[in-house]
Amino acid sequence: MTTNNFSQGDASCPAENILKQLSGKWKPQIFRLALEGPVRFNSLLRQLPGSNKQSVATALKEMEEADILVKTIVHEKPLHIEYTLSERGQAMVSVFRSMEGFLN
Amino acid sequence: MTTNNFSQGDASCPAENILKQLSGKWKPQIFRLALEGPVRFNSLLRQLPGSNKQSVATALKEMEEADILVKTIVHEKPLHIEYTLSERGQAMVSVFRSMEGFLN
DNA sequence: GTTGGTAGTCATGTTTTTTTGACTAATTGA
DNA sequence: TCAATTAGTCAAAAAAACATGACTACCAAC
Repeated sequence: MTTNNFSQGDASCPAENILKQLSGKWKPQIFRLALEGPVRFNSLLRQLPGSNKQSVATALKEMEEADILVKTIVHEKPLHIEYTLSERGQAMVSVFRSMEGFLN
Repeated sequence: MTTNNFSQGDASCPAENILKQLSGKWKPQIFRLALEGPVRFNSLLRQLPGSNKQSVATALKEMEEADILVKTIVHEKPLHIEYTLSERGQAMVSVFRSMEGFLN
């Protein structure tokens, strides 16, 4: 059974849902960094100057709920948590690429 | 001389600018309606239940500043104003289309 | 000259988002 | 046991976005 359950509001406009899932402070940057490999909470805080725990935590949680990122507990030396792009997240790369033509 | 001057914040992330230009309440819907033809202020207010003058006015102004819509005064019977998708706006259709795969 | 349609602006208030700073809790190394 | 690193939570304040209602200004018809 592969029932998915990720909704984030239900606008009549399909684009609106995706826009909501991707916008919000720090989300695009987090997505971008996740593109290069798994990201971690404290590391993100250091890589995103001006960010803060609360906002990053919220962004990560919402992106996880929207099935963009997958949260994994890594049972290794300094036991930690990794966020990786989900399949859906990977597919969203095309959305980002379609935006890159528009320099302004 | 074709000097363009549309900036809306300057994030390092190119996608972030576009996201800012497209998100915000009513903007996706206005874009969608503009896709079918020129749109007008009062007509938008009627077509977007729950909207209000202020928000629609702001959305139109920002979308104009972002060179998504073009404002035109139509010197006709009941002298009015039309907002049409600019070339840049038309090109952005691809961004919207790339989002349509993601039903949730 | 008053009504009705066009397209707004302005000041204010409410609601949502984002930031700040303190605090928690588990694990690891000295 | 103490200190540091991990990854957060929580309450409150500040900032940004959005909504409300009154008001403006232009044009045309009556």
